[in-house]
Amino acid sequence: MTNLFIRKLELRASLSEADRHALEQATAKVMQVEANRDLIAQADAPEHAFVILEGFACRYKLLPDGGRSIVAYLIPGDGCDLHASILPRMVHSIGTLTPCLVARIPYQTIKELAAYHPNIYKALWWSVLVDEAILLEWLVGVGRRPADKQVAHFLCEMMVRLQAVGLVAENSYRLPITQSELADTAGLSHVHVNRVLQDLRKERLIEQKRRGLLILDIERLKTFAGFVADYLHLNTGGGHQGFYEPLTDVAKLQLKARQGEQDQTGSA
Amino acid sequence: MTNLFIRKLELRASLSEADRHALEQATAKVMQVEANRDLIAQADAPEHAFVILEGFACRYKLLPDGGRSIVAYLIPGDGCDLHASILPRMVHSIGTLTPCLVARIPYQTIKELAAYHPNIYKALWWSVLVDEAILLEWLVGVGRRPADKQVAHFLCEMMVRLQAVGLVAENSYRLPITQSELADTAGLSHVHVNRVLQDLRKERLIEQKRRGLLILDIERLKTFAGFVADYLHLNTGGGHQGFYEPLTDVAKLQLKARQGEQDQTGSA
DNA sequence: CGCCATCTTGACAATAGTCAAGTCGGGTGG
DNA sequence: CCACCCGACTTGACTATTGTCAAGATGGCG
Repeated sequence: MTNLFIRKLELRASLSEADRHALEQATAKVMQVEANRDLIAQADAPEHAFVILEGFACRYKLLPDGGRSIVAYLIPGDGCDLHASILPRMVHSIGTLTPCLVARIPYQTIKELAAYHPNIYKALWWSVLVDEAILLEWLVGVGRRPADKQVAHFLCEMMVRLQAVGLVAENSYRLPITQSELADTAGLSHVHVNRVLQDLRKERLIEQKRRGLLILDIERLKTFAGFVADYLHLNTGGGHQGFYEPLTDVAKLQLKARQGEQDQTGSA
Repeated sequence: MTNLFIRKLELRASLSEADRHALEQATAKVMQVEANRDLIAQADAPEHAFVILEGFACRYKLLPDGGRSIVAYLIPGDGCDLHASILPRMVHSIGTLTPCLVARIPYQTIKELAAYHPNIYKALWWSVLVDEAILLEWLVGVGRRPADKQVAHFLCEMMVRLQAVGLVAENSYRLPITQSELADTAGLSHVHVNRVLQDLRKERLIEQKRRGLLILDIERLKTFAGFVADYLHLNTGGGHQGFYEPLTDVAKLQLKARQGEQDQTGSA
């Protein structure tokens, strides 16, 4: 079974056998991390990129009042801040929510993957943009949606994302997070989250059993939340259509540029 | 006087004379756009990249209820979605808030700039990451900060950003947006924004006069808002320090990769 | 001079937060 | 094997912030 990181990238660009092999090599060095550990801490200069192979993690910011705000979820197959090394230090942290199996990848390897494998580079860019789109959707949601719809929207989003990596069966998925964590995500108090979840259960939209979540009526839940999956860019064909592929082009142009230099200097 | 796009990029990477020349060429084709016009509309397949040379624009999302949520401000010197072409369609719009002078750049040109000018590529990446950092900060703010601090925080952020491109004089800057737009930004009702601004004036933190904003006590305002400018990555040295420069490296590696291919095929 | 967008005000309602006191349930150690 | 413990969840009463509605003031611009 291929790992979920590769599976996820294949949704965004078609990968060759060589691409896949390179990715397998890059993610071969895995480590087990317990729950509630920081992979990268705020104000660090990041040293490694990480890919989550199993478990849930999140990007979060610590607040002046001691609380925390969760700004993104990392699910199996997600890389975290693969590109973070461009900025000198982190302004947020990455922490595990559950025990995780993660691959630690030196930035050097990321660079090499990007350089030798245009398809991988393209898939990574795609991921960055989708992450940003999710952020936008959250920003809109936190500001404008009432608490119940906001929570429902989040549940829909997680379902679609988990579905894309095969972690949803029969409208049901494990959501191994506490109500407090959900509160830190939605910008609500944990008390209010509790009440909202009760309402969703009463409406027979969801069912909960020990960290598992059962979606009883996904269509009704999506309607209720006003959820439209566009922004996740999952069903738009990924790398399998003929749309613009800037990174491949950039690679070609960079080659041409360097060749031009060489012609002038006449070296080898 | 160099244009502000170049000035802004120079904060992020040191540019050579050739880099600057290429950027000047790329942004030579300018157009005047009136206020409240879309540069790119939601659901479009983007066709051109834009750079704002004068005026204010924003990224916004239309809401199901007909309202809109402003998720980012574009100030002079900012590019908008220079990389948007990777995703097949926009999930948000770009619109002007004031009359703007914009440069329209074909994606092809962006690709060429990125390919032939590693420093420019690096600066563009830097911009993408800073934009994302701003988004994170907003997400936290909308969720957790009370309305008055949220508005104050926004005013601090705009001041620092405008300062970086020389548009702040004597703690004073023009903020040419309506209270309704500010409300769409902060996720508040326009009525409440009005009251919050009145409070800030009563506290003698700011003064307003026809679309101009005067910061009376920037230190007190920052303290009040809990504003810390880290996340804008403005004073961290930009391209003038010896930290990691992945894009330059990627260019080099890509060259090596292609040369390897050529060696094998033996083609000229 | 008058129009229209913008801003302002007041009264009231609704959403969500806070505080404080339980309950529940799984895991640990005796 | 059972009791206890602790984190997670639940509940109720009360408060605070913010939204909504509706009406009116202001002020630049034609």
